[in-house]
Amino acid sequence: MQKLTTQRQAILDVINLSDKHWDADEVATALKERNNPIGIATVYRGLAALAELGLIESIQLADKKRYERASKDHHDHLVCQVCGMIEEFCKTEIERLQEIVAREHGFEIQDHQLLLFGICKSCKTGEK
Amino acid sequence: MQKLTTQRQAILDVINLSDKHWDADEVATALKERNNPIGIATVYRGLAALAELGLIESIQLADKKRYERASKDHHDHLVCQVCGMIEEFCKTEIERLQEIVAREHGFEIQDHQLLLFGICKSCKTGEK
DNA sequence: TTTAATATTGATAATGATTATCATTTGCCC
DNA sequence: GGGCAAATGATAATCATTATCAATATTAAA
Ligand SMILES: [Mn+2]
Ligand SMILES: [Mn+2]
Ligand SMILES: [Zn+2]
Ligand SMILES: [Zn+2]
Repeated sequence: MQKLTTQRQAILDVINLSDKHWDADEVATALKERNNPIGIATVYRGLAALAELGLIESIQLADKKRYERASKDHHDHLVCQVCGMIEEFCKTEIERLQEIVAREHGFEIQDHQLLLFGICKSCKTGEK
Repeated sequence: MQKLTTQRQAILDVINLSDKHWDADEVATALKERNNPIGIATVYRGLAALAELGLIESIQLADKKRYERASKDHHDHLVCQVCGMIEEFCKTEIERLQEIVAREHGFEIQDHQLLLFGICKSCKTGEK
């Protein structure tokens, strides 16, 4: 159903080369800098297709969607309200409790997103 | 700093009269039906002001922000991908674990949001 | 009270991320 | 080597939200 075209492969390569959480525009810019410009609409569609294929992961922030490598263990995110930094954490026990909640409600979980908003360590201490 | 004007009081009244999770447009429509139309920009500003004052709560969904009464215990949400229904749940243990995660990262939590996406009970069973 | 500073309102324009359109191109099956 | 379905890319459209700004309302001084 979803094909891994040349453009989509290029998008995937960009995302795989770092641990960043990319938005569509950042991906398009990175592609341009690699002398492989891809239309912004194609970037949006490519990101959606790659996520669909499970080759990348996405998180939905208030303003925009961000994508990251799928080759990491499942994790959730800490978002610094000061500098925008996105940190990651794993808490298996939380995941387990989510399943229990779902069972209690007769709800079938397909996906979830836990965001912790606040102030990161470096913004709280000496700054920078 | 934020004042509870007549308009904001009217917005608050609308939200307080049900357990719904309201978006700005729904609030504006409800106000119109109550023969108390309020400019949409004022509704947006009023909702932000009321949330700032802690008189209502908000959740950020992918497409839009929704507001609800603050006179409920803290809870998180189950969102049905089929019918859009939003259910609520409380899991103190999850909240506790979030604090532990934050401590481990030297992160100061100001807010958080946990969304479980999937299929609700009624959509899974008999439907309707 | 009058006056002045300040905040709010509401109509409307602007913003910004994302999606829709549509003509063109590409990749495949026969 | 043509036919088809999917993908591309330029661009227009969408839609929630914010910005603008003139008109009001509120409050604090004088
Ligand atoms: Mn991540
Ligand atoms: Mn709720
Ligand atoms: Zn920070
Ligand atoms: Zn449902």
